[in-house]
Amino acid sequence: MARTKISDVAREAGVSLGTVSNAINHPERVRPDTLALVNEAIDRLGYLPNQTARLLAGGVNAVIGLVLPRLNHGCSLQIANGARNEAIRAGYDLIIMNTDDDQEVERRYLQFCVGMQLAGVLVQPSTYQVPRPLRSLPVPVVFLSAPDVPDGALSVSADYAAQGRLIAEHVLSRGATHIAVVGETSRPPLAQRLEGVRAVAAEHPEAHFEVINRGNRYGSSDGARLGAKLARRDPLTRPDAIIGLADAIAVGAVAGAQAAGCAVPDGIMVAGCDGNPLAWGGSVSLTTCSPAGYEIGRKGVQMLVAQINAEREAEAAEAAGVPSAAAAEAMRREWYPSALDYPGMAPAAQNAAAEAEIKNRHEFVRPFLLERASTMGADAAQKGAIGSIGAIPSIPELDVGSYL
Amino acid sequence: MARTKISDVAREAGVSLGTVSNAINHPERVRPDTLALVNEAIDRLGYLPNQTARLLAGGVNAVIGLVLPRLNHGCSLQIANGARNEAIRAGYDLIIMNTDDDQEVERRYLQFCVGMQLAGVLVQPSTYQVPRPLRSLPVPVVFLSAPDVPDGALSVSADYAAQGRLIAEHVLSRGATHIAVVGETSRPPLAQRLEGVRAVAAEHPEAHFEVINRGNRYGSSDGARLGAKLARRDPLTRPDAIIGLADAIAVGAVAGAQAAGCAVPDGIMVAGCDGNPLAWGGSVSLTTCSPAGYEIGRKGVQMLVAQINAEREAEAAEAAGVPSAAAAEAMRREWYPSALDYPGMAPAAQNAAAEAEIKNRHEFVRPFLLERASTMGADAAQKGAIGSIGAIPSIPELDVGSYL
DNA sequence: CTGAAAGCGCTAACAT
DNA sequence: ATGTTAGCGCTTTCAG
Repeated sequence: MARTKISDVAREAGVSLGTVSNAINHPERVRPDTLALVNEAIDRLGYLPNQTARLLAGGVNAVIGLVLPRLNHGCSLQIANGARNEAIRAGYDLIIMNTDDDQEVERRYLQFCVGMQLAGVLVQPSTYQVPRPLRSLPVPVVFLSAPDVPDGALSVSADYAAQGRLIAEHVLSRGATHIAVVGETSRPPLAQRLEGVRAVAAEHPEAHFEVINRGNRYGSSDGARLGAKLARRDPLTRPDAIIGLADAIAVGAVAGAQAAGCAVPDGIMVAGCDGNPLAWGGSVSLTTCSPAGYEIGRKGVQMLVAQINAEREAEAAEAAGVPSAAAAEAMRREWYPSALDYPGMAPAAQNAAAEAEIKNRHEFVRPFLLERASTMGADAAQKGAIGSIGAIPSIPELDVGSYL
Repeated sequence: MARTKISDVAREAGVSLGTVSNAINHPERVRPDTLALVNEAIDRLGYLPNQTARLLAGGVNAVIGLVLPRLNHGCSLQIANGARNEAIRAGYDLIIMNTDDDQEVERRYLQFCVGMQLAGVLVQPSTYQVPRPLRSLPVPVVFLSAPDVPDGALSVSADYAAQGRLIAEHVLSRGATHIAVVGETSRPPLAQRLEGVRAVAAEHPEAHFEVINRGNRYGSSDGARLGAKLARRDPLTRPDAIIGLADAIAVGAVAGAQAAGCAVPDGIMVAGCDGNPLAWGGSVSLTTCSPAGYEIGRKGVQMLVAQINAEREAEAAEAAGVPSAAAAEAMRREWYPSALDYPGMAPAAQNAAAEAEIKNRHEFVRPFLLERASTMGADAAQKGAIGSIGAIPSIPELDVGSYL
């Protein structure tokens, strides 16, 4: 399996080595008939350029690396898809690496990215703290969903507190007066959602908020248990709304409440918080926030590309003898929030999502509301139901392709 | 951002360039104190070797590429996870590429893999036919879920027909006599599942099989429509079991039947066929096949690694002047089906899954049954229900982490 | 055990 | 427009 190289092509085409290189990289510099000759030889020999050699000789690798701690969370998939689409749009390819929460593997992957001279890297650190060696990599980096980020680094995460606020305000607007907030808050995202809910609670002393700090992050059975328990209370102490600090918990709560003989949303409203499509399969479609992952991936790539360009500019400037003070400025100029193309979302919602808050160099993806049957009145629910079969309750469409 | 190179380390450590290289690649060839000196310098300078240069100089890239047409199908995720775990186990890293069904992007990714001198590539072609240029790549390749594979190429796919057989036999064993098979069979996997069902039908003339060739592959609403329609038939013509040729269809059918006032499984049994965890969120947990993806990824990597080793051996032999006829044999010897470590599966089931059929060089992943509430009698269903809350119907546990 | 030197395949100056 | 040549950073002989 001795691979054919550029000199083979040159010989086959009867031209020199440099001409072949030009034909590949600068076709305009070569006469059309020579070009045809070369391309023919390339096809005939099935020549594929050795990327490592090109890179070593000074090429740039138009590839972005995405290092994720896991693949099997709804959010990871969204991030990967958002990043991929934006990367392709910007002329880059994206390669995805799954560390499976293994720090050693993470280290290897990052070394691979740097070693392969990738154009840039998006990293979602496996722990909630960015490990030391990751803090200065000789390659543009953007951190995703990492609350603790090195000084001056770029990052983009979901605005968890805003999710909590959004959902709390929504159930209040739907008439809730006694709201049970369910979820175990040892993990920052849930804790921040709870903070958002609490902020709303502080603004609404007339409503009663009850926090039940329990329920596994990824399981729905705790939610079911708690939902049933809450639904079985006597009417005086029973909440009229449940907020699950994660959608999986909320879905469980729906099932639990129903099993306890309490209709959703008529007997009790239920809402999630994190827009996790993997948890949307319940018998009543769930009101929740927009999934943040797609936007995180999309924005991450935008920031990364901006950084890559800025760096290129800075280097070019430096080469031209210009002081590199302007370099930082170039980056700031480069970065602009462009129009969204979130699939299947209303334009208004898109704009809402696009209004990103910029603090230092950390972007936050703002949520918008996905109002569905679990908090809708009977009238509104009608619209959410599947059309022609009257008797069927709203069944969430499992078109996995477009949701994730 | 001029990266530190090996000569910098050499200067810093006060040794020669070659010694640093040895310290990195053959630590045993260098005196311990010199080694320490070098490592210190490496740390101090934050040196990261340039992978492209190493590769160009003859190194091998212990990285396997996985090229997938999409990320957001349950199966893709399983493949990615199975492949990753097996790859890490075998000492390789895995990078994942999502072509999103774009042939041009697929071409670029494959060129990237070859150009980067990856150790091998797993490809799930985006169409059901392997494109021409893919048919001979100068790198070990294993095709995944590709019915049409070039001569002599390695491949691994799910045994779709066996899935159909398995489910058909199961519902028969549960007492079904009139079975409706629902699903649109223009795509090979569904068509082959149907064939499996038909094979069983042929062996059981006493049972009535009715094929309804409709229902979108990834949507559940068609399933719901059809499920309701079937459930509303009068008792004489109403089927007592529905087989969805995809789980999404089956989940829809469950909801549709229930909405039409027909209990599942007491009024009508329902089963899926493809073990798609993304469709497991319905109100009754679904009987279906084991998800094939994890095993496909796992076996794919095993075959790939075997091929890589065989090739290495063959090259070594060739270098030693031995005729390369033995090379093919080496490969055959290398490849052995090892013990499974499918997470959360019973040992017996593991063995069943491990019994892979080997035809030429195509492996098929055999399914095993996941019997759940949608086909269980009242007695059996009890066991499947969530323990402590008696009244709650069996709610599928949304522990996404372990299913996908 | 160490150091010097020859490429790996390619790109980008340069020379023609 | 085409051919020639000097590296890119590293590994690996091969002498010391």
